[in-house]
Amino acid sequence: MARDLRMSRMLHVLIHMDRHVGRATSEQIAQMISTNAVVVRRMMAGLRERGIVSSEKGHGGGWQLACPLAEISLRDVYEAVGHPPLFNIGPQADPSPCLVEQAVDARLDATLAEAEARLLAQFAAITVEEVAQDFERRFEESGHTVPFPWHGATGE
Amino acid sequence: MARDLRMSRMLHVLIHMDRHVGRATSEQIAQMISTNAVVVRRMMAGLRERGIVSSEKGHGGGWQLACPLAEISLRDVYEAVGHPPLFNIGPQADPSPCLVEQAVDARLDATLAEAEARLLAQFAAITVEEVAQDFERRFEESGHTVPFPWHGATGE
DNA sequence: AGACATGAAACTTTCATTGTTACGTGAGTG
DNA sequence: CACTCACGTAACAATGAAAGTTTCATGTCT
Repeated sequence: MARDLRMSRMLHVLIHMDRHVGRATSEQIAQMISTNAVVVRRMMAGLRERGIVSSEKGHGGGWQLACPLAEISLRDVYEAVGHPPLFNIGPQADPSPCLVEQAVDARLDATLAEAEARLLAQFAAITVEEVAQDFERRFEESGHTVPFPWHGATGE
Repeated sequence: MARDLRMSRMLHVLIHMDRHVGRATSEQIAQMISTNAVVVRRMMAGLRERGIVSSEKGHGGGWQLACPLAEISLRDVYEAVGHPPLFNIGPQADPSPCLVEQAVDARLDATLAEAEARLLAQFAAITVEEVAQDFERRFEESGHTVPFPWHGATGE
């Protein structure tokens, strides 16, 4: 697998839950994003800890949104999935005794840290509700083709 | 391996070549950055294509800087090592038929593309010479401890 | 009691980078 | 000319992180 997909997948799920399915089991969510129920639980656990969703066991249980999409930022979701490393490039983690390498690493780290701060600020400024509205715009413009083509969808 | 180290390692090498060793073989460079000569050739090949270094075969051959550090930007080095993906997060590569996922992916891609453009502009604004001067500052401040502690260094 | 659904641990699979081995080619030396 | 040095390149192995999978425990509703 190339990139960390958790943030993207969780955004996808949150919007479906708000707009289409309401409560959903891990199994149903797994079908939405073409994966396994255990993978879904792993990712959703982080969202639950942050109060974004809640879960209930047993018959009729499953996952449910715990707050409006307008109150969830992309940054919240990023943090909730475990704030994975943003960058694929950079110096090695452990410090070197070589002063040249120290200078290179410090410059690179500083530049990446600045870029990371700006990107996280961008994420903080975008709510999941905005992205949901992006979807609705696309839905209108597409002439109302079926917008969520997974099998056995509750909402269609 | 976690992150792509090529850019960091090549910067390290370029500064050593300019300040300390002049010409160096792949084997010597490999010792500087604690790796294998073949790995060095793989990375240096990209720099040679961009005119940053030149190589010569045979007896007395090796690698040599082909232009002053002041004329090489961090972006040049980034491109030279094959412009690896900058980010570790993001949507999956192949497009989805789901309009929700399309909206999420588009937002994420746009945000990341903007961050990428800014970061590359930052890289373009920093020359390797500047980083070399960072090193020299560290060298002065450290009271002239040995700055490049690899074994069998030509310059020490 | 039985079915359903989350919680969590352990293991496997997959993919990209890095590391390694092996062989070919060109350049200088004796 | 034979030899050594050093790059050029292909092929393969090792490594590490995310994702996928299996399995069992716990809780809840009928």
